Amino acid sequence: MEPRRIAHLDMDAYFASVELLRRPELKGLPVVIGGRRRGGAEAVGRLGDYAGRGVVTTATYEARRFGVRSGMGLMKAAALAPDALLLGGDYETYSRVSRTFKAAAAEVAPCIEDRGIDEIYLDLTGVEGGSRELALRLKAAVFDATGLTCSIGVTPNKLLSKIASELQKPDGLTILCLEDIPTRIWPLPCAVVNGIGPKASARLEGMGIRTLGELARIEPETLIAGFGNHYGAWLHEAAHGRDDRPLTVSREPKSISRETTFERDLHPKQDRDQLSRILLDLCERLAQDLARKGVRARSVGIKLRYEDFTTVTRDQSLPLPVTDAAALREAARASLRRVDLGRRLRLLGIRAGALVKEAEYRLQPSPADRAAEPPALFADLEP
DNA sequence: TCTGGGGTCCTAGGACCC
DNA sequence: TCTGGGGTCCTAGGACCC
Repeated sequence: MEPRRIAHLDMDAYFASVELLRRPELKGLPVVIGGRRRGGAEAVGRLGDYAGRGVVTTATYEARRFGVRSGMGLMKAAALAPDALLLGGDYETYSRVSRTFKAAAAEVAPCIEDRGIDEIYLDLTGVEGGSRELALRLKAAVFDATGLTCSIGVTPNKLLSKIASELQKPDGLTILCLEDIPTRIWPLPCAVVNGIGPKASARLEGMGIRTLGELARIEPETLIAGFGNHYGAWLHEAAHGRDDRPLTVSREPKSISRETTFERDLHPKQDRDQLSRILLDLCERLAQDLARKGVRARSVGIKLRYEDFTTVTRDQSLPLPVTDAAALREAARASLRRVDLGRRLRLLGIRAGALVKEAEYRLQPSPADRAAEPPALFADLEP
């Protein structure tokens, strides 16, 4: 059987690159996207003048030279690169451009898995043309449609392609086959694998395992003993570059949520009114999201983050699926009675889960929903 | 100088049922 | 007087990803 040909396409410094498209005069300068949008999309500030909460969403390669990274707190980034330019994000534009580049890529290879706003996998297996030729066509199609560059990896599976697309950023192209694993993959740190995060790589380092080559030499039994059946066995497969997951070309959302971090920490008692307004606002936005997606929620959850960054969640299943803001708030209130409200909060969130399609719910509760309702106690005793 | 917002999947314990 | 085993649903937390 012929090996698969899977491409991973990753846009270069995506949000920052979109901004440079409409502000070409900023090209070549250190630019950081992040924080709250202040004064509209046109607002450009000096990173060193920023005060407040927030993280770096994207940094241009010029800003990365100062050590600025995605996910880094803005205050820390400001200390590293005070003269970098700071822009608030314009997510509507990023979404629109995202749809444009995905449509352009689909013209070259139609089987696509969406991996968020700036990444896709493509299955090139049945597509006419060599891997390099197809990858170059993808890059040209994306550039013609958007003016943006991307980096592509082509290998026999998703796991390797994801790693490969990172190897020559920006504007990169890397094609690997299974024979390349010892020379190209094994020297890399374990954390390049999608699924090996900070915790797992720290534990691996504690075992003296830093590279994928070192991981590949460990007996699977050892990894299973240390990391559990599922994850341990997977670590072994990943280190050997084995991955037979198909592309997921469409999926239904499992949950929808809204959350917000406050400018300053708020106390549930002293700042009760402000928190109530914030909760109501989150519920209204979540209700709009549910309506837009045409779904109802059979479970509603809240999320609280305290000033010390500890996070708690409380979930509640509902007898009947809900959509409106009032019902969401009612469910949220019930859950709030089950958490500690004696400490300051930095974040409040609300989540809709166990989603039911509006069309399938119709006007009547389904038999399953009726069965879920508790039986009326003593109903038989009524006269 | 503390750490956004939107998701997915996994684990583990308890309730409940057969 | 002490009690099996399996399945499913619910809940909370945590790791991870973009």
